[in-house]
Amino acid sequence: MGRPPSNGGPAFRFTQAEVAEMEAILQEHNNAMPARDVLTALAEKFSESPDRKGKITVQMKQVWNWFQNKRYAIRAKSSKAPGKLSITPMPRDESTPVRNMPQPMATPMPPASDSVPTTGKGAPENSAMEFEAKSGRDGAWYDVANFLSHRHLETSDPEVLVRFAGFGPEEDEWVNVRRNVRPRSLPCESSECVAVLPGDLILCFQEGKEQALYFDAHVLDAQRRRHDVRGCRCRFLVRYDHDQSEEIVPLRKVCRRPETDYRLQQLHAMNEATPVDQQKTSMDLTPVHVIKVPSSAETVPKQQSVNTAIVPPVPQANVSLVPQTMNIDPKKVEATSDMKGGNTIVRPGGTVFPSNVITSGVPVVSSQNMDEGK
DNA sequence: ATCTAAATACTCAAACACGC
DNA sequence: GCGTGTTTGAGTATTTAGAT
Repeated sequence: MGRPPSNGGPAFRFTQAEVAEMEAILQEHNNAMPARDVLTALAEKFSESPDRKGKITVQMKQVWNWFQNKRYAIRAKSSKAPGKLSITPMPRDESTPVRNMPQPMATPMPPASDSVPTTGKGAPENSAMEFEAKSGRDGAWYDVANFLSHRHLETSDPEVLVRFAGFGPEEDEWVNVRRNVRPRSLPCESSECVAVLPGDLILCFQEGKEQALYFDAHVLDAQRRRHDVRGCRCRFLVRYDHDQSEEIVPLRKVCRRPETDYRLQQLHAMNEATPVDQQKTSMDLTPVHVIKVPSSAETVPKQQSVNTAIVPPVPQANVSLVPQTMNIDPKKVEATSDMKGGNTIVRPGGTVFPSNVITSGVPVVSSQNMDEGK
């Protein structure tokens, strides 16, 4: 465990008792570095313990390293507390940089022009509409807690004064309604990875050196991987709109736009309508379940959003998902059987996946195309 | 030069999927 | 059930940059 010493010796690890003792000392010192003689004394004490005596000599440097790392870890953890420039502006839990789960919007929108978003059309029934707003300070998107006021500037679009969720009045901002307010993006659950397709606009959690925020990004590619008990492990190659940087991110960093809801609805409808057995066989014959649906209008320029083929939650290896412009021609759908493990299906566009791993709900095939550089 | 903070490098163990 | 390969998290070592 741990990086082995450069002299090739065995890996070193502090025992639980030693860790407990050092933690106590660290606490006594209020998270400050103990004096050198304290570290030396600890090292000597550990070296003299029955477990180590004659076998392993604990160096003062090792004790010092432990304190350094521990202090850093503690600070890093505490710095994740809410704060606009903190590492996780909208954490869902301690471990994942996921946005807040939907919560009913407490404050209704102010009465404003028709360009101001309002609850109603387009929103799923019995779910309160929520919004997110783009901060002018850092260009990142934040959940809107309240709309406090609104104003009309003759020279430009209407603006609203927003209170960002989790922040105080000092962070309130006037934002352009037309450009910088929109329905809230949705954190993706494991089974929803199938609704994230290349070309899509998403809200993506970007972790920088000093801050980690949600920015607009476009999906360049999707690598479908086997789901396990931890959930979706697919990877998405994205390009951030604000700095054009590219990154491979897991689903947990992705929030999809509500405009893609229809995909999930269609997939759910298909799953309900088709018995599992039939789904397996019919999916082998791809055309039965390949449907044409428009890609989200906001994500792809009009001329590109012709017909996006979306396949039900089907495993895909080496996924370059079907190009946005592809029209399905059943005649071009071929089947091959040269892949290890059974029959394979070639999707239009050359995507191949083995039929023996098809399940009814989740992608279950891993692929390599984006891991090669790892 | 030394100290410190922060980040990265590196390895191991556990958990898991898969094939046999 | 067993062996193997992969992935992930945890823990320690090392490096780098800035401050003093």
